[in-house]
Amino acid sequence: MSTEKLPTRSENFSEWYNQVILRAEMADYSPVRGTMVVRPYGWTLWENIKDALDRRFKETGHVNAAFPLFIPMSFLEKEKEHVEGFSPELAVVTIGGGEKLEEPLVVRPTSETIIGYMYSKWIKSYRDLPVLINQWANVVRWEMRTRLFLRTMEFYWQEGHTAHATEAEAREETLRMLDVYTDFAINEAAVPVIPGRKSETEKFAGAVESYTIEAMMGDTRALQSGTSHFLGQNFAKAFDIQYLDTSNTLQYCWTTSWGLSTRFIGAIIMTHGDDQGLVMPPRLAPLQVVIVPIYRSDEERAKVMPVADQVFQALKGFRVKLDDRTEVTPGFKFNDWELRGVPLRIEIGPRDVEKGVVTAARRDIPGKAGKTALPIEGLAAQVDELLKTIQSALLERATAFRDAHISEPADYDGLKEAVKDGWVYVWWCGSKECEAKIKEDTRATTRCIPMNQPGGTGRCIHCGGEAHEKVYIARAY
RNA sequence: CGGGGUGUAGCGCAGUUGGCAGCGCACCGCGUUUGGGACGCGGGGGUCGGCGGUUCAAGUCCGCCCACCCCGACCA
Repeated sequence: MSTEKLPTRSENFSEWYNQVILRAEMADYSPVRGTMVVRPYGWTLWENIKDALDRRFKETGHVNAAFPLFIPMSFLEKEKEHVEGFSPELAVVTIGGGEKLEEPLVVRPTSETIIGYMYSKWIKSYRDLPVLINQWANVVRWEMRTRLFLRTMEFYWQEGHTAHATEAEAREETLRMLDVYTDFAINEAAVPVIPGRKSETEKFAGAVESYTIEAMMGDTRALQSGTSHFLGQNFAKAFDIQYLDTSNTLQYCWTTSWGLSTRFIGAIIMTHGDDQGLVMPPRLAPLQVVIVPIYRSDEERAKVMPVADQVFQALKGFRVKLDDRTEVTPGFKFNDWELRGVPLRIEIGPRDVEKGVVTAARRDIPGKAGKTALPIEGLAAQVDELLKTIQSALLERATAFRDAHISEPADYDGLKEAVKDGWVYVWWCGSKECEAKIKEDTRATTRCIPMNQPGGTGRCIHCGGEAHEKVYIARAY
């Protein structure tokens, strides 16, 4: 690890972001441009994200399966909008075993097509529905500009694919999974997100409606952090996913898909991180507690270490580590674990041992202000309490930051000014022209039309025409 | 693809007029240290991005190529 100070977020946010990932050993660049290695510390965070989501998927009746990486090129071409949307970013295999292939194979950029093909084989009757399958997988999109976690050519995600008998049921599923993502983001990651519908131009290639959870990063830019799509009968028609209903009539299914990727790790980093480094939400943190013993002499060491061990044993119910390295000083360890964002640090020195306490240092409150002495007696319960406090403090802080950077400008000039450093929440007539002009003028895009609408009508922020919905507009990643 | 930049030890860099390839950090060993990024001594580590040319001699000069980074049009 480098001993140099991180760049601060205010002086260079994107450099801060890169540095913090590399130094905290979340990920590293790999030899192929645009791809990354997710290192154990980053992957553990992903595993915790997976567990929290997977539990929710199971609770809502879904099962996991695995579909192949390779997809026949012709499959992509079956859905017109889908292929148009994805063809510029496809990786295609044309040679296998030294022979030119009869038909090129696409490395999946997403799996609607191959899953649609399989569903058409499996679904015969209304009795087979609904089909509620999720897969945890990697996908490949040939991106031009890449960033660690936010946009890499290969990334890891989950993609849920469901098929239903009725439109209402499929729409309900789409929104249910949007709720699952919202609940996960807020209650597990402490990332306050705004659920909403994507505009026509921003929606998924092949979807009827796309929904998103949008989060505000520490530089006020927006990050699409998860998506849920109502696919209508588009893929059902392209892949002949049909069933016989109760009156023996052949019907097309209604399908959905929904995904959340390793990009979410970027959301956690950029939502909670500070100038010392990462700040992990306790519920997802790879390490929740780190214990740092402090001693000067062998005698002190002999007094401190048994207590440190005892505390370590007492906290086994948490994701805990005893940092007993002898080659670095406690001061170094403090900085090291702060960089890695461990929510709670427990310092144990001779003075603490003397008094039968440990010193707990909260990651979310730097320096002396975040330190308190905790009696060793009943420590686990207090640690549990502190971690919960930190979890909710992170959510509160991020929510306050977000709300402080959302404004409702009265006119178009006000919008142009406001999107330089925040989001705007404004009436929009819904026209592509207004949306395009705003993007051209400001580089900001419509992020989502939130589910919670104020009701009534207003005047479009751009053209002044009648508007029925309000929209968030912001510069986005 | 357009514009700008950089390639020398794992990382960050220096290398003058062409003349023994260096510094800091990291790494290894020994000792002293340890409540907010310790220090001393000793050590290991190089196809100077690649190919070609000029020259007695090229990291340095010339040509071509390659890779990566940053800024713009597409994207979870």
